Amino acid sequence: MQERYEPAAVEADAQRFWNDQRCFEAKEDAAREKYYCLSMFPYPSGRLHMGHVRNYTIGDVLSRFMRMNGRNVLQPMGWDAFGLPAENAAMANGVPPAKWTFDNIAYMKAQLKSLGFALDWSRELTTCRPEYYRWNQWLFLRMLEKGIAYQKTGVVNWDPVDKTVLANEQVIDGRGWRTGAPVEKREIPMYYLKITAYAEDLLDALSQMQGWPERVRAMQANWIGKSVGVRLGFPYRIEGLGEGVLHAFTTRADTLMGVTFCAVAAEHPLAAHAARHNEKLAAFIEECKRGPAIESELATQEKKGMPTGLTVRHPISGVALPVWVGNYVLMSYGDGAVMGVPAHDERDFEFAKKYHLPIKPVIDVPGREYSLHAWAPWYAGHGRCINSGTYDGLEFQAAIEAIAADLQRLNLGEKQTTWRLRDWGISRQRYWGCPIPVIHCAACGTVPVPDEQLPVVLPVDLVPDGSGNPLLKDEAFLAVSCPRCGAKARRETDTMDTFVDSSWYFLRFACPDNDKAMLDARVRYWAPVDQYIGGIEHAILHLLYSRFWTRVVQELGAVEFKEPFANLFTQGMVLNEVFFRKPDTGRVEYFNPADVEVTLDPTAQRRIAVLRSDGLEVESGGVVTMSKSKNNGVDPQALVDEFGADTARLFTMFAAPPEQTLEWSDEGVQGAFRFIKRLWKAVHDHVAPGACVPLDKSILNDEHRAIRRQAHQTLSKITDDIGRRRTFNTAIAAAMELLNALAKFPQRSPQDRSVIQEALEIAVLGLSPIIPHVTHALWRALGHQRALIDEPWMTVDLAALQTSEIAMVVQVNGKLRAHISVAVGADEDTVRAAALADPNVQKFIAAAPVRKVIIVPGKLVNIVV
RNA sequence: GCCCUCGUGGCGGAAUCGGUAGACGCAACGGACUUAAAAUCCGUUGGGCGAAAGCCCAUCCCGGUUCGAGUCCGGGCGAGGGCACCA
Repeated sequence: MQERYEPAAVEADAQRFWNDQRCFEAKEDAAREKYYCLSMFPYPSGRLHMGHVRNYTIGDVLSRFMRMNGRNVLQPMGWDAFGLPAENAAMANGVPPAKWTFDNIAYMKAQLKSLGFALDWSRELTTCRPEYYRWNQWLFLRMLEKGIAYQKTGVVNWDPVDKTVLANEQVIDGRGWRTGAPVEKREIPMYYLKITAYAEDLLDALSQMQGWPERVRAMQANWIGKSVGVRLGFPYRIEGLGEGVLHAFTTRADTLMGVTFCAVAAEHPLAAHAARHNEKLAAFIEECKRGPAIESELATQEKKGMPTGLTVRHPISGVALPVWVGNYVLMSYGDGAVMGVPAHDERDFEFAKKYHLPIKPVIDVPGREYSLHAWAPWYAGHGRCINSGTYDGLEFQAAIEAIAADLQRLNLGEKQTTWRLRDWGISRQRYWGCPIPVIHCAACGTVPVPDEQLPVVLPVDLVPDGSGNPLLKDEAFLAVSCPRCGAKARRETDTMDTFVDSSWYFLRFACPDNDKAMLDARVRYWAPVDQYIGGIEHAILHLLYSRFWTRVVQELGAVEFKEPFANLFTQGMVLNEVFFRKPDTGRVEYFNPADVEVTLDPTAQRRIAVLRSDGLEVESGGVVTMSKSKNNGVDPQALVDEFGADTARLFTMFAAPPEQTLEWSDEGVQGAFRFIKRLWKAVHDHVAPGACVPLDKSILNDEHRAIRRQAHQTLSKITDDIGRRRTFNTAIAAAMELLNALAKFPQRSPQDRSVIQEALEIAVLGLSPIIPHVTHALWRALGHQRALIDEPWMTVDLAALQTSEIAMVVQVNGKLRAHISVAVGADEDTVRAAALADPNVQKFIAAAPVRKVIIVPGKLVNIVV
């Protein structure tokens, strides 16, 4: 074994071994318990970032640990390869998105390999390849058949100069990001998936999902947003419309008798009707539709409204109620109309005050007095009905039941559940995505592409130029004959939202080579995913869509479960300090921390940050999430090149628990590297004199027993920390402690060396899921023929943990006063006597009689005086 | 505004079920080796008092429960995140 630790050689050697042995190619084996460990697949943006390294290292540690613990592990990898950045890059460089994407994949795949992840590359999948996305199309057609997919008009952001649709993030302050032109709202036909039909099930199942973080479940529940209430009907007779009913949803039907007006959204049909001969109203409606671009402004903007001049009748009392247009009413929620109860709804109160509408209190809370002058939070609380005719005296739930029953009889209302969740619009007017498999025929209308014509292949040589979807100009793609009548027809050019691609890739990893079916029997062996790992930023959309998609697949009979991810782990973000200069003129300039030298001023105790290139000071903006915009990212490649993959892995696992944020630290990386070098040297120094004799447990002295005890305690802790607690940082700390103890232990006798051998084996094997390359080499150096990756996880020698004496602490009134050592299994009287006999304890109990002695066996004695 | 999470040394963090607060690492300081530097190794390091033994204070603040609270409960302050006119 060579004395010097050289990561490049060690890592190349280990990776070659794993590759040659095909260690990580997973095979179905009904006799073995499987473990499907999946990290969220990356978008091939160009290079890996530290977030990827962290994510994939967590998955790799678990995969390797489970493998050594006898599980049949599948850890696959793929590419979420459709998406907007490829089109942007194409426009910037004049290269087709496909080429840019595949080049990036090649580079990032090499990076992933250099990090030594135990991935089954034989199952690699890429969502922009027809072999994959044809099954998007196939399942979409099944959804069409079942009515889960349907068409309706949707609103998009339209750039009138580029004549193209913009994604929300491409709209900056209401203007197109490239042209600066004011963005228009356009209504176009789009495909939607009926995720709302699954809302109840998606919500209910959350409470059973013990393997998911509470936080994520709460976020999903919040997003689904269930509201139980009553859908009311306000009948009307309006000139030009005739008789009709204005529908509005409420969760507070108990306040129905307090309604003094109705308000509708600007997009509501009644508003449009009233505006036909009312220019001021028409102008107001236009103003509302444009609205502020930013959601937070939308929520805080002043409440504005305008009367329509129309009236509707109260469903119970028959009183005429004015209909207003209100800028705070959302067309997309409920029926786009609300009943105005100013007395008990803060928004309605503000609105009524502004426009001098009547306020009629109908809820009484004992001990409270209603004042029409100012809003008070209790107005919105539950209470007893007053001023409500026959409902007077009823409590919240009873009032709702009574009112709902009466409305039902009048055919003017029913109990209803409303959801915040909307159906999922999947149409994108984009080139670089999965084509939606439909054909437009002048005679037959919209015709689904027949299954045997799948896949609808996306041409890969087009270059978008900013002037809309290039598919619109590609005759070879567009021209098609109608599958129904054979006439000339036109292919749909919209593509699918990329969230479709990622909604089922985890199932396809079980059978990526099947060209006859989307899924096959192998899915039943591997799925569901046992452990899914990814960023918290996907807590809602990706994870919710995947749950929805899995339910659809289940209904088709391809899988037997509804929940795709049994356990979810959300890793924390990677942070770094941000450095900048703010010139008097112009915008803030950010400098990468790699180009900044931070020193400690010895006198002032102040940190000074200086840009290396010009030697002048830069300001620090604190520690924030690594991002391109703040230029505070660290290139993992530079780290791997300088210190090796093991150091990169060790640092990211050691600096913080995996669920928390991770602060980047150059010194911390040095520390991780230093530890690996120490481990290397410890093994080197140990094996240098040659092989050692087998351990004879019958002739151990006290020092031997102490080392063995610590070694096996360490093994026990690492096993628990990785396997159960998922606190890899404390597992590493325990291994470090063991190595520190070994450094102090002299190697003289053959028996000394045998004890050290065992402890080093525990350290090396225990750390192998985290730093697999160096431990692969060290395991060989320790004399093993079998590769470490094929070794079973070691078992704790319970006998080694046993001691004859045990240390206990003695407290007096809860304050630590002494340490004592007692025989294991000593009875309480003996322990009490030993505690009371301690001279320091004596000092503190002399003044008063002992009232009580609490003994926690094996831990402590507390003497109360 | 509502919901969630979190506040521990100079810093990242540990303390797993209410039982020794500060493991491990970083930084800093002292020392060894070296012509020197780097690397490496040894030691010290929450604050105060003390020669030492040891004592007092200390986990954002105030209060409570308990023999015992970083951990549980109530109230406040601060930070981060999610939702945000959802009727």
